[in-house]
Amino acid sequence: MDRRTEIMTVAGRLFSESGYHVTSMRDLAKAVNLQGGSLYAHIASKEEILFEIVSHAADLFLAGAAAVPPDLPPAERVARLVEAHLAVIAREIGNATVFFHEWRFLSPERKAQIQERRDAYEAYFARAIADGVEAGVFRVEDPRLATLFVLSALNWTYQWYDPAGPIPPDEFARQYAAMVLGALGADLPLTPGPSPTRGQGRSTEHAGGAA
Amino acid sequence: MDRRTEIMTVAGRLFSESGYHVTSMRDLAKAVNLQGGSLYAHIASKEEILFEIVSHAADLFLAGAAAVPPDLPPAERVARLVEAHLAVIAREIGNATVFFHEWRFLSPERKAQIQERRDAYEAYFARAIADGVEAGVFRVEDPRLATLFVLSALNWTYQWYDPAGPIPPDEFARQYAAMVLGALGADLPLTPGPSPTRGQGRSTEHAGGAA
DNA sequence: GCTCCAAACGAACGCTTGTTAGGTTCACCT
DNA sequence: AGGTGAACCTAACAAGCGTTCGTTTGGAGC
Repeated sequence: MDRRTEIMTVAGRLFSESGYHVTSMRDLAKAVNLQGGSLYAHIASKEEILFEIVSHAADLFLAGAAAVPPDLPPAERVARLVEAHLAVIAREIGNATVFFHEWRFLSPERKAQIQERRDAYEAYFARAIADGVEAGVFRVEDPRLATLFVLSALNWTYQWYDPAGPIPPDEFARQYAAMVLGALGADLPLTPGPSPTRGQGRSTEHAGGAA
Repeated sequence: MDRRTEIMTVAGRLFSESGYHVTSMRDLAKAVNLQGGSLYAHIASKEEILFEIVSHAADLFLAGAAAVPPDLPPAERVARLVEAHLAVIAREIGNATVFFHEWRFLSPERKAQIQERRDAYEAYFARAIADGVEAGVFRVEDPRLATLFVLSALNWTYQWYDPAGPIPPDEFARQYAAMVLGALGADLPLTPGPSPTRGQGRSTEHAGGAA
C-alpha cells in the first residue's frame, strides 16, 4: 500500500471516528507518522481526501447494485440489493460512515457529483420496487415512499452494525432482506433452499399475478 | 420569546443546516443580531447550546413514546410509536437533525446523559416488539435485530422528509407505520375504518393471528 | 433625577486551523 | 561521481476559533 493510499485509509478511519472537521491535518499526519505539512506531498487539500473517501464508497455501493441482474424477479432483486448494500457496510464501515455523515461538507461541485451517484443508486431500488408493484408481488400504497423507507432502513445501519459483533454479515443481510420484503408486502420468506419452513404463504408468488 | 430561547431556536436551525463545527459563534451572533461576545450574557458555552438542543429533542421523542398506552395490543402500540416519532420529526425537523447528527460532539458526561435517554426510548420499541412476538402477532427471527430495523427506518427520515412537501405528516406516518408492521410480519393493514382494502393477503396465516 | 442592572458592544486573548515555502535527506539512474 | 526527484521536516503564514473582559447603553424602580 503506497503512502497516498495509506493516508486515505487512515483518514477514513479518523473521519468516521471523530468527524471531518474535528480531525485536523496534524492529527491525520501523526496517525501516519508524518509532520502536518508533509501530507501535501501526497494530496492537494483536505477536501480532496474527503472527496476520495466519499467517492470510493459511492462507487462500492453503485457497483454492488449494478451487479444485481436486472431480469431477476423483483422480490429477489430487492433481496439482492439489500444484501449488496449491507455487504458494503460490513466490509468498509469506516468509509461508509464518512460517506453518509460527512459528504455534505464537500464543495458544491463535488457534492453535486456525489448526488448524481446517490440518485442513480436510489433508482435501482425504485425500479425494483416499481416492478414488484406492477407485477403484484409487492403491496405498497406509494412506491416512492416505500423506496425511501427501504433506503432509510439500510442507510442507518452504519450507525450500529458491528461486522465483528455477534451477527455475521450474511446472516444479518438475510434477516434484513426478509424484513424489507415484509415491509413491501411481499409474501414469501424467499428462502433459497427447498426447505418447507413455516410457510403457508401464497404459492404462486409471481405468476401473472398483475395487481 | 426571550433572547435565550431565540438563540437556541436559531442555533438549532444553523446547526442543522451547516453542522455544529461549521457554525461559529459569530455566525450565530449575526443571525440573532448580536456581537459574538454578547452571546455569553445568555449562555455559558457553545456546547451548552448543543446540549440544550439535543436534550430538548430527546425529551420530545421520549415524551411521545411515553404517551402511548402500554396496554394497547402490540401492533397498535408499534403503530402509535411510529406515528409519535414521525410527528416529532415533522414538527421540529431542525432540532431532530441536530439530535441525530451532532450529539456525538457532546462532552463524555453529557453524551452519556443523552445515551441513557436513547436507550430508554429504544426500550419502548423493543418492548412492544417483544410483546408482539410473544403474542404471536409478529413473526421475526431476532427481535433485537427487528427493533434496530424499525428504528433505522425511523431515524433516517430526518434526512429527506419535508413536512411542507407533498406528503402531509399524518398520511406519511400512517403509511410508514403500515410498512413497519409489514416488516415485523404482522398481518392486518390495521386500517381503523372497516375498509376491506385490496387484500388478497393470507387469510389464516398464524392461527391465533388477531392483531 | 438618580441609581441599578441586565444586555450588548468591541477589542483583545491564546490557540488551532489549513496551507505554503525552503531546506535536507536519500534511494536510484546514468 | 554526479544529478535527479520524491519524501519529509521545520517554520511560518493569515485567518478563524471560542471565550474573556472592561466599558457603554438604556430602560425600570425609587
